[in-house]
Amino acid sequence: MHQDLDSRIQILLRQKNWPTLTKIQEMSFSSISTGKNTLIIAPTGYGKTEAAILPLLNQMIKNEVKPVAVIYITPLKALINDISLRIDWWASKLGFLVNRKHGEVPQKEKNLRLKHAPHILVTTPEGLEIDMDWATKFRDFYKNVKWVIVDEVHELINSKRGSQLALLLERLKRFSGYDFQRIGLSATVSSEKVVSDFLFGSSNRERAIIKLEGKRDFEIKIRKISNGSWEDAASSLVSSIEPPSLVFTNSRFSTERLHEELEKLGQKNVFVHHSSISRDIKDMVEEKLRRNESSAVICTKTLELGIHIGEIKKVIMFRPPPSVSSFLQRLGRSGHSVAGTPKGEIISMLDYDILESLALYEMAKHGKIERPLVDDSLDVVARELLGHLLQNQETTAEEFYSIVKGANAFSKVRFSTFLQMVKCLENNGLIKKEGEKIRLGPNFFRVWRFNREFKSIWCKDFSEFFSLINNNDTFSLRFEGKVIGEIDAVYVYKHIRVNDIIRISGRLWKVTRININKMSLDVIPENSRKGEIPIWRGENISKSYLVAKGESMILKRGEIEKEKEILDHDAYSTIKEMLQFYRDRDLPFPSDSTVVVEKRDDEWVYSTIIDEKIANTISHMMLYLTTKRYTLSTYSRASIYGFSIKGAPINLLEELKGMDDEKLVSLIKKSILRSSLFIATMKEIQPSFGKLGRKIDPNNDKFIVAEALRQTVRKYFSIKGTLNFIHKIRDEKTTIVFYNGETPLGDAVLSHVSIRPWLVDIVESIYEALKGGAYTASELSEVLGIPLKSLENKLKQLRKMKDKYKVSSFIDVDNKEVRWVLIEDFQSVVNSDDYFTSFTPSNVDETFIATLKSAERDSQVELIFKPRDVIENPDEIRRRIPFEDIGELKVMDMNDMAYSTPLKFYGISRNVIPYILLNATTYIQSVKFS
DNA sequence: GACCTGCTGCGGATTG
Repeated sequence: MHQDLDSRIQILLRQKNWPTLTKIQEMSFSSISTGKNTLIIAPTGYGKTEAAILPLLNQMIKNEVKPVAVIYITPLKALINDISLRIDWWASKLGFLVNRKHGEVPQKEKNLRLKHAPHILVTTPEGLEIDMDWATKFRDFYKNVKWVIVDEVHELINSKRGSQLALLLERLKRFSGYDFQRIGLSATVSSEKVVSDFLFGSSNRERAIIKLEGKRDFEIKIRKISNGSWEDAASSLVSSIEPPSLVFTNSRFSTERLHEELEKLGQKNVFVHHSSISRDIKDMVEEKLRRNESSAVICTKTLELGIHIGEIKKVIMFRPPPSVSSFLQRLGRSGHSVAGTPKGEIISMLDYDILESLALYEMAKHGKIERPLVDDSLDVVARELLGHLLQNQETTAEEFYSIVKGANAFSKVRFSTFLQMVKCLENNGLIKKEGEKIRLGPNFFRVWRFNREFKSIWCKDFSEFFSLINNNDTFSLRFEGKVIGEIDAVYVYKHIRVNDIIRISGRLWKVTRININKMSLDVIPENSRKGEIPIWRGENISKSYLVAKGESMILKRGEIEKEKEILDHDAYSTIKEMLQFYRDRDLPFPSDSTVVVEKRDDEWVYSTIIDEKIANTISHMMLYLTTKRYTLSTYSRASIYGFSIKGAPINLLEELKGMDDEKLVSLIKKSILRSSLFIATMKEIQPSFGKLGRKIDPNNDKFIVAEALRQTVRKYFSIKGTLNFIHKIRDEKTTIVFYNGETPLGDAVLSHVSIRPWLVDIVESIYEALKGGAYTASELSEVLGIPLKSLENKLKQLRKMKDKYKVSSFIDVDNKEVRWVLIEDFQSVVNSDDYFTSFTPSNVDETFIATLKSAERDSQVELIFKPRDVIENPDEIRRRIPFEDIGELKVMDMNDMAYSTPLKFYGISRNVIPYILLNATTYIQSVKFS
């Protein structure tokens, strides 16, 4: 028993039947009691909450405190409920009030806190945001804050939620005028310094890191399902389960699918837990676990962290988790008591699952874990500036910048960059400047609206202002106006194009139109399966660089004898055979310094073991080059097993090898700007800068584009890594081997989903292809590799454009074909040797009648003219048309009106009307005389 | 059908 503990707490410890404090509680006591900022690192279930709260209660007894003395931040609502009860057990007996705040706390309970302000408030980062920005009354209690505890720091540090919280703490410090003590609770992390810098920010207090030493041991077994079917997977699970077990999968779908098969096998007391399951049922399942009434729960990441779920006997991972930290977190859900050894099993479905499992094992055994990547997104800064203005009505750039710099996450943001951001917010009306003062602008409440019913792309619900979690946008699929399903927006951007056939709600559908602004896909029923594209098939959650590193190590070593004991017979022999495949053919094993190249039909496959971000970068570069030069009907792939490109006639890796760095970097940037990942990031950050629903103007919105590019690169690409990879090839430190056949790791590359060129490419490519000439749709279709029908549709759309992409068609009289031309090139085509005969009527004195309809208004005009009039005075013809854009033009022969059908043209600008009239008359006469 | 997380305060009127 700690001698510094107040006697009343000692009594409570006895009541709780705790003979001693746990080791971690003992270790952190003095550091916290002496006012140091303290980071406590220990796995879940070691009493970290009490380690932080007991010394604080002890202080609170000794020194008088006013509410709110302690803010306890934790990322999950379920944890808030759990923790506030746990804290209340102690606090209520010592005369302190505890209150919780999150979106689902009943209004009644929330209202209490104004009358009886709590000494300890438990909430989420968003809850703190709301109070700081919007709780005009309650906020005053925050002036008394002495301590802030941040739970599950490891969960927050990599995300926008984390940097949001870091800024909030700096704002709180400024508001309260007191350097409150910060206490962080975290699971094992790779860099304690990064985590503590992140959390402690501008605080001047001494700092301490309290870590439970000694790596926890674990037991792991890697198994392989014999034939890879779901039935097989389920029966394999049956033999693995030791009640109660947790079965982690990587998708909700797998969770349900396994459950279904287990039920068929007559398994009782098996439950499912994932984000699409209602809170009530999830509560019930968790309760069953605690009461030891379930034999197994099949779950996704939802049960990776969170409330206490009782003693788990064994953790089974159905297919390997994507990272070492996730692996350890899942494993740590078993053997919870301090003495217990976590016991786990990974079930492999595909051959490379075994390799991944081995890599996770190796990395974890060596104490390796992913390094945190602290978020520094400027949309977070923008959001906090707006929150700060809600709170204070006004600020200055200098004042808020000094708050931003206090947060370690943003310590590298330059003042000039910050000012650009301020300018951007001002341009979009979210803020306005009056001299040096910054205030909220006229658009703020237009963007964030109070009316819940009023939904549109032009505004967001006010409640969303407080959260930086990106809602997963979805596209709705519509058939005859009715919604028949939903698809994740990112998936649409990345993989779905017009004319694709997809399967949803048990039927096949063909996509006829993609409407980006309305976020909808028009579809029609389809019977043929030809070209069906998979939706979410294949595991594409991005894999950690440590998995690649581990695999590379294993493959370089080329043997797995040391790991034999953790592999079951099938898993062991599968890897043995895989290695033997390469040996038999005198091929090196793919690794971080070996690339095996093979050609599968017209797809180049490069297998190597590589950081996924590098693979993604190269794959996007190849996609860019291929669409630019060869064909739009192409795709690429990227994974830790390498990359591939379809439809390139030459080996593009050779070409990349020959480029200098400057050219490479510029190519990388262009490729990323064209990627769907960039589009998705733009969509995510636009609201924070007040740019909703409006078209992005690359000149005016430079700041947003640059920021989106920066964030996209950080998250999905690697410029430095890619340059290194290419240098190593150039310097022959990486071996490249060609193989005429199919390799196992080539198969691994091909089993990952394809990345397709983004839509904007089509418009750009048509422009590039048309430039300076006139072509028929089928010629263009062949050159661009776009199906004729979709190309024609696209050309018809382009007729209506107003910018440089506007096209027009005319009749090639000699060949009786329709040719397409850019409006900007029209005149030069008319005057060219190739086509002037199409604009030269044989009889210039014949009379014609033209009917023109406006493209915009309900207005039309008739012209009676002779070709001679047009040739001699084209401006007079133009003058007689009272509108700029002509939607439809009909031309008829005055002498032959009863018999001929009018010749029609669409989407023409007034400027080129004289040429079209000449073309029409030339054609009519040529038909008449032939 | 790739994963997870969160989301208006205050006060006044009305009702039992």
